[in-house]
Amino acid sequence: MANHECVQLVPIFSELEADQLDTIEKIVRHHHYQAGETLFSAADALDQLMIVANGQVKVYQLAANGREQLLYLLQTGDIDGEAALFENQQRTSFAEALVPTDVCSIRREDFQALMQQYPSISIKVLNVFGKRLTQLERQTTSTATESVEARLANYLTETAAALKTDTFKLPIKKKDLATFLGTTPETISRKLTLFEQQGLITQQAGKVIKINDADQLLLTE
Amino acid sequence: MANHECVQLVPIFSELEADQLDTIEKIVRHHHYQAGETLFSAADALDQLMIVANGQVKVYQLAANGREQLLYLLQTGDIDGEAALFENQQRTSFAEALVPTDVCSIRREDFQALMQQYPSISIKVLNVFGKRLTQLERQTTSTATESVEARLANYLTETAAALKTDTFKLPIKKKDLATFLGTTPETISRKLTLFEQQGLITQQAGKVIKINDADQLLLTE
DNA sequence: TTAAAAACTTGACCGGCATCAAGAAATAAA
DNA sequence: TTTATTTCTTGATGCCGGTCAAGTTTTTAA
Repeated sequence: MANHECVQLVPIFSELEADQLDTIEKIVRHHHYQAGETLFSAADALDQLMIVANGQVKVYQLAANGREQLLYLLQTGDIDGEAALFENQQRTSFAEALVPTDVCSIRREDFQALMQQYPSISIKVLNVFGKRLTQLERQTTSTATESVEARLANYLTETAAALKTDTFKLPIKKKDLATFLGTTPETISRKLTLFEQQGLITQQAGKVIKINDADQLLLTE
Repeated sequence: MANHECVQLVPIFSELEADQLDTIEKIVRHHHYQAGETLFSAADALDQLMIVANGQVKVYQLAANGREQLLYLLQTGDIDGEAALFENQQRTSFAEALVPTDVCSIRREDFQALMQQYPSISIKVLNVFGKRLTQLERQTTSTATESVEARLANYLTETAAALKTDTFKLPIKKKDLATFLGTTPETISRKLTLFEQQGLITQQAGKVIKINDADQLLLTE
């Protein structure tokens, strides 16, 4: 089955040899989730490293008032669960498959043994942490200091830049995008309409968006 | 000089022997900053691990619109700069001493050599990352989904809990606290007055606050 | 101790955006 | 396909909290 090769999808194992990857494959567990299914909840013990072998997973938190905050959108090859692997913590987030998803997991002790054996893994994990920290710092600053309009404009230009195209389909539904940007679906609709009226974007059928003027979009305050 | 012992203040070196600490001391550089002085700016190259030997440092970002976001308040023994030590990135944050501060720094290549030599350091750094990620995830969720009132109430109860006392002095000025909580000094003043009118806290001279009803405070929406 | 500067408080105003509601569109199921 | 369900859009309304301003208190400097 294809997802048995999930280990080689993951950048943190990229410097290992084929036979070493085989060793890891043997300690990996495979799971399949349907769209909408919960992978883990905030109360769960945190003793697994999770690898998305195929699919899409949203990781989110719930605030005290019950509102949802989308933190990460995991794609094939992304990992999660490392954050607190090194402390005796509980999870603080929820994870839910957005589409049918294959996941591999490695138990905490197995992963720690791997890090002992292959020091390059630690370095890679530190890289992942660093990137994620940098991203979260930006997100915090952005939600706390910029308008919804500016955050949405940023999201659109960044997504276009990442995909290297000016026409793309929004990868998630507006409700999820809203919780990611710290706003509501209604406001996203309104702002997209506004951008279109300003000629900055064009909305096409099926959540497809074409960016007409990325420079001007970025000037949104 | 006392700050020559900064290395032993730092948890990431806590499992090393005395003679190993001596080795590290030799590669460490010492700096002193006055209150208000800038330690580094966002444009600076990121090639130093920074250790606060004595004092207090605020780490913040500037949004596109010029507004400030306080990310971390570093105390004696805290480190910073590791986030992107493992990628060839530039800094994205600014750091400024809030009081007269002694800082030790270790160059990137020296630190990486240390991690090679003493694997326990990598594990410790992973710990620091994990804690910081968890904290930032909470901060993002909080600023994006909860009211200013709730965020301030949380901050007060958490600070009290951390200091294990119900009467404490706000460690930073309101302007900085405002950028930390994603609000303004005026709103903080108003909300503190509100809490006092509700009997939840008592404000005393010199930014000293006494928490009268932490349970009720946490119920603030 | 006194003077100057910085930080804080309170008031008035108002705009951005959340909320509620109802209809339209798109997606999924039958 | 047709139907049912979910998602999206648009309008009306209200409030949280930001901004500007002026006075007060605290802190710093002389």
